[in-house]
Amino acid sequence: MLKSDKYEIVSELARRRGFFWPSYEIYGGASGFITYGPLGTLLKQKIEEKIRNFLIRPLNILEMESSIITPAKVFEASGHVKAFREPMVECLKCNQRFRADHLLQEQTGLSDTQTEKLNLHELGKEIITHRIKCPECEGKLSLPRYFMTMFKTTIGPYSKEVGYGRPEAAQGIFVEFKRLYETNREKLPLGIIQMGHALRNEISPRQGPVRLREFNIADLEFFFDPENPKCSKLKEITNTTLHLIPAPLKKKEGKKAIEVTVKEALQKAYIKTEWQAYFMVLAKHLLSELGIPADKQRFIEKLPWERAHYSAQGYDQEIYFNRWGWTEISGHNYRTDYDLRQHMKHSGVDMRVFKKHEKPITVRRRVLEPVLTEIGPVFKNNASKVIALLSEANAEEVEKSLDQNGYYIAGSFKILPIHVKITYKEVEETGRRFIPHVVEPSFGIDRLVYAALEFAYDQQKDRVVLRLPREIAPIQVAVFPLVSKDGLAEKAKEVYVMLREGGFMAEYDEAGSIGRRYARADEVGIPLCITIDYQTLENKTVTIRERDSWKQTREKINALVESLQDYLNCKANFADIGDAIEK
RNA sequence: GCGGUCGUAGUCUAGUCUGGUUAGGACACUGGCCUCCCAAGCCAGCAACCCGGGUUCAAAUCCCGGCGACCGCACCA
Repeated sequence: MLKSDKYEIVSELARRRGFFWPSYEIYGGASGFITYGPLGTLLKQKIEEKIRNFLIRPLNILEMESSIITPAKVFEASGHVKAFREPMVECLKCNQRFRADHLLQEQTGLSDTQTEKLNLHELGKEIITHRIKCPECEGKLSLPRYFMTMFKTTIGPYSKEVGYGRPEAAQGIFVEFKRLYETNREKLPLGIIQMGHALRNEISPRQGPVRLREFNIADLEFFFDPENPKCSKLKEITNTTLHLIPAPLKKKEGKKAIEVTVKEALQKAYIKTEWQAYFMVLAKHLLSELGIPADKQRFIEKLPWERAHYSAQGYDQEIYFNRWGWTEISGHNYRTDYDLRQHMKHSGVDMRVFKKHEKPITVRRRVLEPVLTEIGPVFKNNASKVIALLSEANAEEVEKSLDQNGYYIAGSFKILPIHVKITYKEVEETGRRFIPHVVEPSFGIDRLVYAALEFAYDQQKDRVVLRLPREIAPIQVAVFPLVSKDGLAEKAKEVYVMLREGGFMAEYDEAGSIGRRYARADEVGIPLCITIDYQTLENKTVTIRERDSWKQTREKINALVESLQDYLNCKANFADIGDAIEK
């Protein structure tokens, strides 16, 4: 019991009592995968339910599920195929590995954007011509090769079609955006959430449930009109405070979070969009509900070069873990219209939404008309893609390019002057078309599960009490006969069956002394224990014992279901149910 | 991937250096006895040398490889 490390203690408890453990142990284990046991599965479900209550209900957000295996095209479009790989070189002398592009930048002064353009072959050439050496031992370097952090597979037997395991659930939402938008009867703002597994082939997954190769993610994509970015719920949260470390502060030594109201954070542009601020507040509340105190939470802004390729502004929500210090638990990114625009470009499907003006307005403007009789024969199968691209193109830009270059590039297609007609037109505009912008809160569910356990872990007089908030406790109530004779066990089983049928996750235990059974129940965080004693046989009452206070109260059996419901849903305190027993 | 440390029941551990009885103990768990409210007691039981190869008459012990854990490097979009 003198272990210093909370992670070890909590993992040991998790393994012993069936919350989670490393997978495939009988075959020696496989790093980066965990198995949820019965209690862990329940806890995870309860946490997912909390996410639903907190994020979905207030805004009528829709939930969906898409597949994990995804055709390569999707991640080529989204930019992941390029961004999820790193060119690595290895020192042939000391075997250390480095990012090839970083070394090149450091030793030649080339810029980020310059090295980004280079492919593997070109990187290798540059390394040779600039005589790049190992920064540690000055040894010779190997040729660069890519380390791909997406799982790659083929789809179908004998097939050459490449698929990837999704590294985030978000793309499933973007890809299906049109249908989802129609399902929601074409209303904005629109929030879609997806919870499920995602895969990342981490180089060295450690830290148990905090860093996995297959993990559970909750991605919420919230689509809104960039010309109307007002958050309708802002009033409710404007005075809520957040612990923030905005980018400028982050660079300073001894960075420390500032506590600011949402109002101030928006005024000072620490947070760029109102909706993002709103979701950050929800995320803070969600974590508090899981038992994580406010002073162990903070939001830290990502510096431009730390951000994901799709992100215009990003905050990580972090939790202070006993072992690892500040650790990311959720990411809040302003993805702008990046993803929908990419999918529009690559698929040729128009991802724009149409919004009516209050009154139609008449404008005289340059109009571009694709000449279908010319485009059809030339582009054949791609014709509809070309037309979609042209309909989104700016007429003035196209005209300028045709004048200057004699052609215009739409996506990957070369448009010649005969393909389009550009005229002035009086157009009556009944509305406008635009690509919605997106803010995304994204939670690591496994980390939430672990965090709930770590913060619930407590010791009381040499024994473990898991102080899980009652709403997420996997087992809600335990039923014990005080002793297992004189008919008490039979009566206790009756009460147990009644509670299970009444919808509670209940457990029955008659093994060992009553104190031992209380201790066992405390260890897995059961909030209430019901004990059937001799008085029960006389007047049909039982004792209820509260995990956190060890106080007891007496309640009638026929009032039990209602009292327990009230307590477990936080509608009543322990003092409000039954008749307190004085000691 | 690299380097370092390590791997004995569910958990903690003795044994490993110096190869040699049936791998010992504690806690937990299961069954029984007992038990009128916080891990009491008694009896019985279940249960382990990470995997593979080598050396040897003999390997938990020595050697090699693999897997896993932890720490450091790198990585974490």
